[in-house]
Amino acid sequence: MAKETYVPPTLTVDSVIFQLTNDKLMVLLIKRANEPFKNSWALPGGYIAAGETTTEAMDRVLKNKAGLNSKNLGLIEQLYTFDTIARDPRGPAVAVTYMGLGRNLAESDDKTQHPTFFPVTDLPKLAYDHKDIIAYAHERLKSKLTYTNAIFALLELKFSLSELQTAYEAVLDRSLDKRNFRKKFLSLGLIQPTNEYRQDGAHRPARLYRFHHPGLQTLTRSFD
Amino acid sequence: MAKETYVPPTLTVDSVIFQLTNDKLMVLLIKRANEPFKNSWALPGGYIAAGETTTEAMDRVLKNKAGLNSKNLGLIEQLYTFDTIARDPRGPAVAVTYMGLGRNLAESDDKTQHPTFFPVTDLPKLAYDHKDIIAYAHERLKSKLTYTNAIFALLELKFSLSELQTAYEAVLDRSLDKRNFRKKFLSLGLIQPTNEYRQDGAHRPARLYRFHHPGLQTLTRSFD
DNA sequence: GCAAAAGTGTTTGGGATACACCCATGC
DNA sequence: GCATGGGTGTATCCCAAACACTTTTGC
Repeated sequence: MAKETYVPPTLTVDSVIFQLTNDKLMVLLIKRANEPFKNSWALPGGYIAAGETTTEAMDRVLKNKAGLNSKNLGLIEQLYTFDTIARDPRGPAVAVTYMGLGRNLAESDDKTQHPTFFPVTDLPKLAYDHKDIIAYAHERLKSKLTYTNAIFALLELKFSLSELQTAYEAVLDRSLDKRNFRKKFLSLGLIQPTNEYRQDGAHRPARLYRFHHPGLQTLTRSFD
Repeated sequence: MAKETYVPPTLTVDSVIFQLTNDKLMVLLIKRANEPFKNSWALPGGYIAAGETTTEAMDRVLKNKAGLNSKNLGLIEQLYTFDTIARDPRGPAVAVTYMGLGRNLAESDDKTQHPTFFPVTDLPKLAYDHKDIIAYAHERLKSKLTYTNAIFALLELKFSLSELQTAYEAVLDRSLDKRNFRKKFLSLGLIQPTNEYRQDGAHRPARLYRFHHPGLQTLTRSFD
């Protein structure tokens, strides 16, 4: 195929940004300002331009559409590339999707896009097949928690064991046994106790822990 | 961004096709007929055109460059989408990669592309970053064998337990204990004995087994 | 003293691992 | 009868799962 006559398909990037708020897993959505699906909620996404990498496009789109700096994400992972014949009413396209995990991410006050975090268990009606993409991302995240320490990206640098467990429970959407959880997680040797405690109401203060090493690690024994 | 002025990046598809030959894991390569990397070995790949899905492009490229019909693959799985700034000397590009598994796939006698299966443990010098892509695919396949029945795509419909074990050993690149392997695999309840035996030399004939259900299944307990 | 979350051990069952010999066949 | 791969069982260890009470604090 000669370079001169080659026309590539439309290429887009969509991001599934998760964070925890009030012990619930939330996902970032924006309100579409333009057709198609004008005024529907959707994942932040946009075109990838020539000369741009997919991650550069993701950064740009997150900044422009949601006021979010990707430097504030603790972990970014590519999810899947969807063939989107009939997905975008404007015609066939290919969509590269990424998942981002963060903590204390702000909803910018963009009056056009209205970036807003919604609980994954209670989503509004979504544009395109974004509901499926979020479900796919959620499954990937659940799986990731069982064989890596990815949970760190959803937590503060220092955290109590109860916070850790609650984070797991929020993502996995089921309750875990406190004693077994602590025994198992501590035996993985990923976290260390600090000498700090957090006082947090009319009850015993919680010891704070931190991960030995920043960044993603694979677990020696798969969790759960 | 206005539709009229939008120019997407170059989009390509590359395929990592695996099969077993003589108890070794082999990968399909072609000899590049054109620059860049003319005369280097490379994964079969090519451009994705507007109006074409990534899987359609994969099918077309496999057919044209390696004479391979994707219907002969037992399993096809998307691997990853690579940002390829500086990967293709002709400029930035995005490459969608797929892994395909098959059995008794022929090397067509194309005198230009010379499609040939090489042992993954003994690859020639490769164009682009295709060596890394093959390594990535191999890791994904190893992992996939531990939590799915993906091995079926590398085997005949009926197979002996020794063939099954040898296939696992070829992909995982390590030896397994025969008694434990059989006990474990049979306990998964995925395969059933047939009444057929295969005579295959000066020794006891091997009973043949088959999977209960065609297609990919997730294991109830992860293997290995 | 009471409410509320933090913290802590033991028992049991199932599966992973390690390991060696007999069986059926061709020549 | 011997070489070749097919086929089989047991003992041990570790880990997952189940399960309830004491501690520390604020009010």
